[in-house]
Amino acid sequence: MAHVCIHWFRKGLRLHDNPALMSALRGCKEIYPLFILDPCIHNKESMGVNPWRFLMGSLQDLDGSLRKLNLRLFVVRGKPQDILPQLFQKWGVSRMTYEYDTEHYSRSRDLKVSELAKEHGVEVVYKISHTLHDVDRIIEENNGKAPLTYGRFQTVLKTLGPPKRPIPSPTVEDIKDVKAPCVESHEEQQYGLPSLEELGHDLSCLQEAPFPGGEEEALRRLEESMERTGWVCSFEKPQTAPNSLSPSTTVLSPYLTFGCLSARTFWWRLADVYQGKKHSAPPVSLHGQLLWREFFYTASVGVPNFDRMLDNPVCTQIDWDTNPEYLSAWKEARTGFPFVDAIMTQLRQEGWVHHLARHAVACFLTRGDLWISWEEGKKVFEGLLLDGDWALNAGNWLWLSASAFFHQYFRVYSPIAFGKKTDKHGEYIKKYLPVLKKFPVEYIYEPWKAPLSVQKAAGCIVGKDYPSPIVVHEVISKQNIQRMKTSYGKRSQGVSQSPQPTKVAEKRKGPSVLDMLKNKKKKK
DNA sequence: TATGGTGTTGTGTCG
DNA sequence: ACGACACAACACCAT
Repeated sequence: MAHVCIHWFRKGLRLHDNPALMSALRGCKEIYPLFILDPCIHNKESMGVNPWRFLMGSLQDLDGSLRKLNLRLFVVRGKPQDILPQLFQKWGVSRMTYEYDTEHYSRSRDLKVSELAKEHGVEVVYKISHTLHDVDRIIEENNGKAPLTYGRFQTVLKTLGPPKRPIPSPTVEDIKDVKAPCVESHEEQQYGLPSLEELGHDLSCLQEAPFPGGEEEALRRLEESMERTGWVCSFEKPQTAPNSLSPSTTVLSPYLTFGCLSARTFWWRLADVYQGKKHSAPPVSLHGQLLWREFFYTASVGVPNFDRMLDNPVCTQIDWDTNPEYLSAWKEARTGFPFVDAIMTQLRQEGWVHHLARHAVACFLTRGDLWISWEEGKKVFEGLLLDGDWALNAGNWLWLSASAFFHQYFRVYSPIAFGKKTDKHGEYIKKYLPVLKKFPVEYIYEPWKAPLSVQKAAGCIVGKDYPSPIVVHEVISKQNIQRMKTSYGKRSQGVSQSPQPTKVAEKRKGPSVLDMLKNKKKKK
């Protein structure tokens, strides 16, 4: 029996390495490639103009690639649990496929939708292809808990072997028996692509996108990076500059977030480049970066309430301040610290900043200077970043605020010194904060220290044309280290008093490969 | 159960 | 230019 099938695109906005799409095409007589604009995700508040534009571009590219196969993308608007049952009926659907998504929201949504599909006699098939591995298996192999250190994570990964090889894109041959429905009245039936204006963003401040969305651009960008074999083999993340004028890293993260690029395609492409050459290794290598992604994905699945402080068993409980003035100043790039403000400006304009730049501003907002909860910072990043991946964003905020994973809270980034290491002359600051363009080099990181005559000559008076610093970093950061110490003190008391997390972790049935290795060692 | 080594990416100072 | 060290001392993991 041939199927009428919906392939539901959510992430995974690509044709290459898309096993769910492939299984949609198998034994299929009619296919509806579908994207749902979900008001819970795609709204003005949680999605800023840049990520929205990236999504638009990705959908456009996807539709273009589908057209080459004589198919079209169907875009509909509404809650999936309302929309899908209607479509099941309207189109006479017998099968639905999608890529597995580990995010909390997605999992509960998919659970609901699967129930509805069952009621409508629709078979649901999903495949894992957003992550390198099945993260539930990683947790299982680690006795039901997510590894909390990278080292431990790597040990567990070794028992799983390399990720699966990516599969190729479907070809005309793969769809020769598949009928493309409703091609003619596509726009009239309101299945057309959304417009940039649809969310009601202000588009006037929009510059040309430095990182346009889409699978084609993702694969082009991948190849562009992989051509530099020497650079790829010697890549060490901590050695790359956060404030270079053009990115010092691949900027493939947005394409991974939306699934325009398959992580497994990237991983195996790197393995090709490494082949037979001396190369850097995790955690600092490019392979290592993909493993960090996997690490946080795993943690986000294994840790309850991963994206908040309360009832999060791995998160240090800290008495963060509520300070709307400080928060706005940080968000709107008016802290008075040029390095911080330049980063926040680039973030707003381009939707991407270097990982270490994120460190600097995240540390500044939380434990370093402003003592504002990492959850606030997380929300701001989510709206602005093209690669605002739920798991990675929450995980890195936990890390930077020394709430989980990272605990050396006395290592505080200086908003003055850190940037100087890789940009002595403050070129980066001058690019993103043109108001400071004429400031002499010796004051570019600390304009408030310049004598008034110098400020006048530079055409920029601190406190008038550019804000005065909102805190005295040298003083506040020392106080905050003490506050961290207090929070950590309470933490170690709390752990011994309160029982383990209420949720009982699912343990694997037999001994894990790790257990067996352990036993083997013991016998020796 | 105790203990010592380690941790992707700090700063500032000294030599 | 670069390494060593103090800062003050954490959590996690292997043994």
